[in-house]
Amino acid sequence: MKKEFRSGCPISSTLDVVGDKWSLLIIRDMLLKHKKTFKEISYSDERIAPSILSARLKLLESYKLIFKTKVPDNKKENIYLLTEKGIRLAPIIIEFSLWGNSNMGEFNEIDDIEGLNSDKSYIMQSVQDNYDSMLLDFH
Amino acid sequence: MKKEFRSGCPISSTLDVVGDKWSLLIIRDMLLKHKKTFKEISYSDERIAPSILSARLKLLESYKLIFKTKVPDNKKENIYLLTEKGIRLAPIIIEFSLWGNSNMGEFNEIDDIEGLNSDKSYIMQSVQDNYDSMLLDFH
DNA sequence: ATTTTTGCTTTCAATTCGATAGCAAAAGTA
DNA sequence: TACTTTTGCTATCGAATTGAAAGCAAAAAT
Repeated sequence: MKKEFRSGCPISSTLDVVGDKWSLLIIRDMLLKHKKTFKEISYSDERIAPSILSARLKLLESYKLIFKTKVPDNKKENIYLLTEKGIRLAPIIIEFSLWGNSNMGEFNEIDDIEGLNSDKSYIMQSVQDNYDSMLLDFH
Repeated sequence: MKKEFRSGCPISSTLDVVGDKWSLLIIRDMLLKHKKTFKEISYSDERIAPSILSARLKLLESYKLIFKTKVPDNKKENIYLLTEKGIRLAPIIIEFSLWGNSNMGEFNEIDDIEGLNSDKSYIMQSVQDNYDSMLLDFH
């Protein structure tokens, strides 16, 4: 399951964990859209295949960026939630969004994500705070 | 050469361009270590294969994150330099570094990158300014 | 004139990706 | 209770990508 790290560089090590085409999109949906189930995460604009989603969730769980739980009245459905480590990816996600907005317009028509283009540090904090308060519903 | 974008999401679009295991490491070396030639970039801790480096440089050039030039006294050696678009990836690189430092210690021994863990906005600015002033040597 | 360096390209086996289908257990419905 | 549907996956398998190694032509160095 786990791969070797290519070096001790923190940038390289972060890439070894979330440096693929899907992991940060899964975390985007969890963090910004508060998606919590396999099904919710499946239905994104980019349409991740279930086999890939399954593999990524396992990987993210093994690195403790997310954890799995259930709600009492539903024995089937898994609830995936971000850990503190995962929530702290907010600045990376937001910088990706800002950079994409400013620099990709030439190559692709870029959607506007509401409220993600104002004061950077304020946004980073409030995204994390929002997720934290949502987490309280699950103790 | 160029792929389709999976959606109009700026996060997804940025991932479509630099969301692989190597591109951001190449940009790290150019931006932080001021590497400029194929050979210099080849000799990183992570040892990128020449076929991959060649392909990535072409891709990054096609998206105008880097450009290729030469110095007058050397007809062989290509000089790769970051464009403004490329330099503006500094915040992403730095957030990757900060996150890796804080969150990957449990799984990998993480090197200290000198001076990259102080005031965030100061660092982001000075990394870009440093690169800009180096660029002046090439007009 | 010869050797070395540089910036690649080619090859090819191995790995990963990803669309589709399948499936068991739980939940919902009649 | 029987049935249908939903959910959260796993299995399959061809296609695409990766990456180690070797090769190579042009330029530079000796």
